[in-house]
Amino acid sequence: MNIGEVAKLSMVNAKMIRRYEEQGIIPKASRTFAGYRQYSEKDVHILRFVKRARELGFSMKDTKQLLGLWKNQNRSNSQVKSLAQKHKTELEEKLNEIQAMLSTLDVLIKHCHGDSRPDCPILQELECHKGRH
Amino acid sequence: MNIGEVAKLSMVNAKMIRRYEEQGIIPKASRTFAGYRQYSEKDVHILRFVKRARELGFSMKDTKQLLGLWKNQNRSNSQVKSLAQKHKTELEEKLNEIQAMLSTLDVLIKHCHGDSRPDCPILQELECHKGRH
DNA sequence: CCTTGACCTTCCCACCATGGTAAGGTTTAA
DNA sequence: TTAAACCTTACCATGGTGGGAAGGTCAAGG
Repeated sequence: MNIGEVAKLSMVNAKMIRRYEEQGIIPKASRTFAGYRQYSEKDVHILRFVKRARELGFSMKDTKQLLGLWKNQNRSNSQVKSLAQKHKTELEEKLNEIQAMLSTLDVLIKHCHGDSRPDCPILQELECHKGRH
Repeated sequence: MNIGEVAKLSMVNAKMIRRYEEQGIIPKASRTFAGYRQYSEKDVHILRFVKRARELGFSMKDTKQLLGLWKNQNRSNSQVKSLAQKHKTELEEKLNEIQAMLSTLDVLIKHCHGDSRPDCPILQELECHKGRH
């Protein structure tokens, strides 16, 4: 199977497949005499795993680790769980940051009339010279 | 005022100040004979504006626009409002993505015993061969 | 006068993840 | 034989931030 077909089957862009290989996340593909990468069903399986992990927001590094645990039959699932929990914590932090931004933005947008007047509460807040920050 | 002092006063890293200048977000600072950038109180004010906008998650590009509207006395505040609303929408999309990831992660983590057994629901989900995805 | 340390300058490289494009080789089908 | 659809590597871009090297400048103190 060429890279284009495995890309279709796994829904992972060919460019990303090459990059995953480059970064050691997936094993190096064997090559034809002409240099074309060759793949099997197993690789489709691996790439789908990668894709799913990435969709859940795991970093490349974490995904690499998860793959390692996946193929390691001697793993303990506590390792997987702690990786997932660490990631969850990071996501929650991001979530909080965004929520904080949104709540401020909400207030500002509500206070702004949005007409042609030049006085704008949003800019006044950003100006921030009343010691709010 | 040198860049170090304006950095302290505005809480914006000197490195970022140079970058903002490079990208045309803030005006080019005048220089001493030796080439040192010179700043005034006004620049501190501008940089605080930038900092606040960045803290609210506005991109460099948006921040540049906001600065333009800020110093333009002929602005209509509807322009500011629509910029803020566009940003709010983007933040909400990010928020939804993260929430979706978190809810899936939550389920997976709860189902995983986290002991030394090798069978792990998290990996099974990532493996994703049951046609869930 | 000279050194030392704290500043400043530019330049390049790193991260993370992805996408584009250019220049070239290969395979397949018409 | 040629055209298209594929493949290869290599470089550049994004967005935002940080590190560090190599070098110039300035003030204080011996």
